[in-house]
Amino acid sequence: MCISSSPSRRRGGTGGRPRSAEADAAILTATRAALVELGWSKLTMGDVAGRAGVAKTTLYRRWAGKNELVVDAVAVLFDELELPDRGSLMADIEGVVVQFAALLERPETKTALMAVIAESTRDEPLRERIRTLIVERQKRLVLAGRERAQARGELPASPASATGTDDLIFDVIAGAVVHRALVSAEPVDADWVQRFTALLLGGLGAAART
Amino acid sequence: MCISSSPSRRRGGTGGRPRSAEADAAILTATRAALVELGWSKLTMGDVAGRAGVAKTTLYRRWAGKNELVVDAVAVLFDELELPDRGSLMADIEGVVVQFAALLERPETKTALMAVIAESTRDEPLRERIRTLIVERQKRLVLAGRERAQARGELPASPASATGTDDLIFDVIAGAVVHRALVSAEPVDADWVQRFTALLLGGLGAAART
Amino acid sequence: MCISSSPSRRRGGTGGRPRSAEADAAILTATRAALVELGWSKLTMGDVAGRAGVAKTTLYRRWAGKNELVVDAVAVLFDELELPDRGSLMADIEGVVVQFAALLERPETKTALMAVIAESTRDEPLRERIRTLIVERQKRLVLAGRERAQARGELPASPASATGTDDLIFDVIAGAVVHRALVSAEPVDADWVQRFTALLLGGLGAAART
Amino acid sequence: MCISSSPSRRRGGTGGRPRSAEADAAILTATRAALVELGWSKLTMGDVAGRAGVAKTTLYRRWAGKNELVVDAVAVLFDELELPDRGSLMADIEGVVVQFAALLERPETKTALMAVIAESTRDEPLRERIRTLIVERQKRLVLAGRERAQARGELPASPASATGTDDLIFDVIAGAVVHRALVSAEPVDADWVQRFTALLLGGLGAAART
DNA sequence: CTGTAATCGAGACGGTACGTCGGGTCTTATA
DNA sequence: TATAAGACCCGACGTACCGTCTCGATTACAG
Repeated sequence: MCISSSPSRRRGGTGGRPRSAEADAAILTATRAALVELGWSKLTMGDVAGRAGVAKTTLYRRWAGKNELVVDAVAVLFDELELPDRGSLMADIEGVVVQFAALLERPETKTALMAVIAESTRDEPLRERIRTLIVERQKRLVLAGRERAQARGELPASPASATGTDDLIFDVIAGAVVHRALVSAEPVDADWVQRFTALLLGGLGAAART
Repeated sequence: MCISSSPSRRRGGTGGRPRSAEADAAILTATRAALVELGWSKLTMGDVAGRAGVAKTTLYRRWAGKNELVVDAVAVLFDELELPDRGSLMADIEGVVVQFAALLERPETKTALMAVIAESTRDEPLRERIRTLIVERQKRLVLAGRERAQARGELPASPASATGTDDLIFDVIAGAVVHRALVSAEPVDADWVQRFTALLLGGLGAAART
Repeated sequence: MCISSSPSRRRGGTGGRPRSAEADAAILTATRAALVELGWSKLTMGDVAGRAGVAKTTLYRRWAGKNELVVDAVAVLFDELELPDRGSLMADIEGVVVQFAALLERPETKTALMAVIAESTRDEPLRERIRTLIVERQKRLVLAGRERAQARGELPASPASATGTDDLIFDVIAGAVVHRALVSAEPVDADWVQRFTALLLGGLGAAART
Repeated sequence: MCISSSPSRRRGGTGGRPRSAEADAAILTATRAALVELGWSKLTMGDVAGRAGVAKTTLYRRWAGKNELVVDAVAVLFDELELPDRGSLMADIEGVVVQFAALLERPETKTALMAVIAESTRDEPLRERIRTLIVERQKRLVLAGRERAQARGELPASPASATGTDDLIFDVIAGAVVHRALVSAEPVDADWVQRFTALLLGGLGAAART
């Protein structure tokens, strides 16, 4: 999470004042607030420090820069996504798509996600951080959805190269929703969700029959 | 393209030195070169002016800022996408997906596209500019593909709400490819393209049967 | 005075906005005001810029740093020293010593002079600047005093190595007054001035008799 | 010397770990070394602490700040000045002037002395510290010189207001040498010393005849 | 021996200033 | 009027020191 992963116990040394754990929370909260008010490009490290009641140096001691800080601040929001059992694969997918769309509508997410991805195209460690903290963690939703559907008999059990298919489905779902919400900038409403889910399920069904 | 759409002859005035048409091209070329070398976040107006052999004033007289300039510089690259007739809907889709992925691999596109989209979440005019110059223009590819497939009899003729479906397909294709290439950061290789196209076509076929 | 000596016409170029001449004056005045209020060590470039109604970059475009700026700001004060004809060498010396002591009592001078001299011990260009702008310029006072005394017949005409003697006398007068005022930190009152002048004149007279 | 004069036994308390006496010496030595390498303005408390193998806290527990620390570190060097009996007043003066000039040539003295004096113009306790530890202590040299000259019969016995004259002579000698060495930045060589001493003795002789 | 109390090193902390950089505006002379 | 040049104001950057603080770990002397 920080430059050195755990707030306490870094570098093996014993002495020294330990890092404030409260500061971490205050900083991340302040970062999200600043994203909401100012957006990515007008967010400044100094402003975040001020909001968090913390010195600028404290920020830089823990995060290498704005990119890393924002990734950490936003990542936790993605962990709130859930996949409640709604009885059918279609309902499960619709549920998670709606949740995901709602998350992308939140101003802090909307302004930050594309920005850090843009930065990550020229910053390999940042890309890795995004993958670890955001992308890979959410694949659990696809995994859970597939396993539940298999348990229900909606999908055949463990097809070959399930991982590859999971990844494909993840890219399709996440990509389509992000593109609809942020690029096309049109609402992810019930109608769209239904049509998208139908398209996806149709594709999955066709694949199962092959 | 510029603040006042046509490079020369704006504001109806008669006298005065006309704007250099060469400068426009030089600036956009310089912008793309700077994107390649520096990426979005390190590209500066001063640097672009220097590369183009132009004063900073000249840039600001024609573009409102970095965002608008980069959108214009990158938009033209998307117009190079084509949909050659490869004999079947599947081959057509695979062809355009491969082209699109190749475009997203180019460093100037990769770094700029996500960045301007991120900016556009807080800048309505910029969003409109992106839609007009980039997004909407490429929907022609979906339209052409659908019409060609209908002509071939691969798809039923003009289903209800064809526009909505076109938009959905556009979001799915563009979104999935972008997500695969930039977010998941994994290669859009022949295998992935084939699996993705199969999924999409399966969905379209299932929809057609309904 | 500035990084490039004359405000206009630097680097041979013709184009570009010329440097503001008013800014120079405002900055030097602001520097003196800041010295009075804050003293040398608490004077900051940002504060001076603020007082002068000027951007920090404008300061740095013209002066390399605090040292150079303060030397320039203070140098002009030393040029106010005069040597009015008071009728005798003794009276002339007493007059200039009193003036010099008064100058050293001014808060801007007091706090700045020793500081820049201290810095100059590790900064050859700065030392040269101090010599050129402050030290050497004031030797005119010694020169004028000697010539006037010679005209009066108080001193023998053009003794050998007059320059060396002038320098010695300059070091003795300036050094003694500075030491009394700033190091011993005791008042340069009429009594002290009289005793010091008597000592100096005695020495000069003894030398003349040799 | 320290905040509480003696390294050990402060505040009357009985218990507790006593302060390390070695640390004091190490810190002052480190301070002088840092002055030599870095000069006054680039010397930092952290750096001194590092050189001395001591925590920054330890420095601040003993000295109020950089100024006080440097005064203490440098003061001891001035105590090395001596006035060996060289047989005549002129030789005695020349001897002490040469010694003093040599001291001012040492890099730690050169950079520190003017700096702390500059600071002292805005810091009364610091000025007092300098007077006590450096200035007043060296007046012993003038006193000794005068008494020895009187014993030799070179000067009349105890003239009225001897103290005032001692102070005057101290300011003249110290001031002239400092000015020559640090402001004029020219060498205090044998020739200059001889001419300066002659001037001073001439003045003293003239005063004696009055 | 065992507290008690002040020391020690380490290093994080809230601040302030640094000197630089980029944004976007302006003021020149020239074309 | 547009242009190249470049000075201008502004605000953010990331760093360096400041002087304070909070740790766990030593010392010493007092009981």
